[in-house]
Amino acid sequence: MPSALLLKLSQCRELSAEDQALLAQAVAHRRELAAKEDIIRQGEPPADVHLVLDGFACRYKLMAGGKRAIIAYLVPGDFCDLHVGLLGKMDHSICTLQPSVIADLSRAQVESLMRRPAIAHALRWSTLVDEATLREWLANMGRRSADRQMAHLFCELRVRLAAVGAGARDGFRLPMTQEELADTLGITTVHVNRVLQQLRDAELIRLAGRQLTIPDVAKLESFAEFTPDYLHMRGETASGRPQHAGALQAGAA
Amino acid sequence: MPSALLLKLSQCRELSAEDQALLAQAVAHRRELAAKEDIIRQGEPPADVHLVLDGFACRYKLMAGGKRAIIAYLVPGDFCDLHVGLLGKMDHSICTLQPSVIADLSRAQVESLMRRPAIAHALRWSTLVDEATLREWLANMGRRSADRQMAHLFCELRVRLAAVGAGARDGFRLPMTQEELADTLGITTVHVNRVLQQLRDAELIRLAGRQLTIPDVAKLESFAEFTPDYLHMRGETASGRPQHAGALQAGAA
DNA sequence: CGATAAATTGAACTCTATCAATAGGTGTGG
DNA sequence: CCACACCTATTGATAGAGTTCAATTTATCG
Repeated sequence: MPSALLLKLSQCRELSAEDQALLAQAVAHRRELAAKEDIIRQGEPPADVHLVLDGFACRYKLMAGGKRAIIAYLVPGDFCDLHVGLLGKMDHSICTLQPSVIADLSRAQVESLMRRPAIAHALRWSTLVDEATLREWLANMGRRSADRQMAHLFCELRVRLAAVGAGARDGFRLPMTQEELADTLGITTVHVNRVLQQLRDAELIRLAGRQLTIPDVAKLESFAEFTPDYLHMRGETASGRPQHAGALQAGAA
Repeated sequence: MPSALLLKLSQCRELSAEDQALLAQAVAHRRELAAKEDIIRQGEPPADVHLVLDGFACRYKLMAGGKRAIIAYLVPGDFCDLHVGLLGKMDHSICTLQPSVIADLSRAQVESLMRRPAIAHALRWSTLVDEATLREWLANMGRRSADRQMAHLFCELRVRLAAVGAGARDGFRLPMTQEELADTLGITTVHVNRVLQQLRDAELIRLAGRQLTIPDVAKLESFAEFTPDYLHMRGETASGRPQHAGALQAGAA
C-alpha cells in the first residue's frame, strides 16, 4: 500500500518512481506520539518541518480567557508547517488527537525536495488546498447552522480520509472528543451533543462509540451543502454526486 | 510616496532599488474598476494575477440558498490570486467594495519576479500572512461574541491600512455596507447595526458617515482581544500595546 | 475495580435571527 | 430643482438557536 503522502500528492499529479523514492526516503525518520501531545507550540520558532504519516492531529489557537479554537484537522499525508519557516514564530499550535506517527524533516531536506519540479509543484498544490479548506471552513462557520456545519465537517473528513486510504467510503473513525468538535465549530459541548443526536435521529449519520457511519453519503452531502470542489481532487474520491440546487444565485454585482 | 505594495513587502524585508524598480514596472498596467465589480469569479480558471493598487476589495463565496460569506478583505498592496494558477479554477470570487485600481500581471511577469530571490521571499511571506489572517478570522468567528468580532475586524483593518499608508493611526474610511459586514462576521444586518451602536455607546468607536474613528486604540484592542502577531509585521505599525491578560492558560496537552 | 474523562440530560437564560415597518441618503431623469 | 426609485440604515416586537449551570450516566484506563 502506498503511503498516505504519495496518495495525497498523486491527487495533484503522478510522480515518477524516482520522486516517489525521494519522498519515501525523506520521511524515513519517524516519531511516535501519544494522543494529545503537542507537535509544535504557539510562539515557538519553527525549526523542522513536520508531517503526519499516520494518526490525526489538529491546529489550534489559545485565546484570551482560556478559549480554544481548532482551525484545521491534519490527516495522514498532511504537512503541519511546510512554509512557516519563513515566519518568525508559530501563531498557533498543533497537537495530536490520537496516537500518531510524525515525520520530522530538516530544512535542508525540504529544500532538496523542492528542487524536484514535480514534487515542488505537488507541495505547493497541497498548500493551496490547505488554504482553500480554511476558506471553506470560514464560510461554513459563518453561514451555516450548527447541524449543517457538523455534517459538512463529516463530509470533508470522509473525502480526505478516503483519499489517503485512512477511511472507508461510508464512514471512518472519529478520533476527537465532543469538546474538540465544539472548539472546531465554535459552539458548546452541550450543543455538540444535541446536534449529534439530531443528525442521528435524522438518519444522516450513525455513531457507535467512535465509529462514524454515513448510511447515505449523497443525502448527508446534500444536507450539508457540501461540494468537494474546494479540495481540488480528481476522480471518484470526491463523491461527484448531483449538486444541491440553487447554489449560485444572488450575485453581488 | 512609495506604493502600497512596496510598503507592504518592506514589512518583510528591505528590497534593493533594482527590485523595487522591477516591482514598479510589473504593476504599471493598471485598470480602474467601479465599486461592486467582480475582479475574478468563482469557477473561472485563473489567468492573470491581480493586485489591488488602490481601493478596497473582498473575497467571497456564494453558497446554497443565496447566502454569501466574505472571507477576506483586500487592501492596497494585497494580491488577489498570486498562486491560484496552480489550481484548476477559482473556488471563490473577488469584488471591489469601492472604486479601485487593479494591476493585472501575466503569468510570465510573476515568474520573472519570482526569479528575484528577495522578491520571491517577500511574496511567499505575504502569502503566509494571508493564510495566518484566515486562521485568525476563523478563531475570531468561532470563539468571540459579535461585538468583539466586529472590534477585532476594525483593529486589524486599522493596522493593515496604516501599514500601507491608506489610513490614519486613529481611524480610516470604512467602505463596506452593513450588509457586507454581516456577511463577513456571519450575522444579520440588523444585528450588525445593533452591535455598531453598542460599540459607539461604549465609546470604543466613532462612526460619522463612513468615517471610522478610534478614540482609544489600546482600549479597543483590549476589548477585541486583538494581538497583531498574526500579521507578522515589525515596528510601530503593530500597536505593540500591553497585551490583554490571561492569554495562554488552559493548555490542551 | 476504582478513578477520571467523556457523554448525556434538564431547565433557565441570552444572544442573535426573523419579520416588518420606517427613515435617511443618493442618484437619475424629467 | 424636484420627484421618484432604490439602496442603506435604523427601530420594535417576537421567535429561535445556542449557552450556561448543574447534575447524572456512561466510557475508558491504569
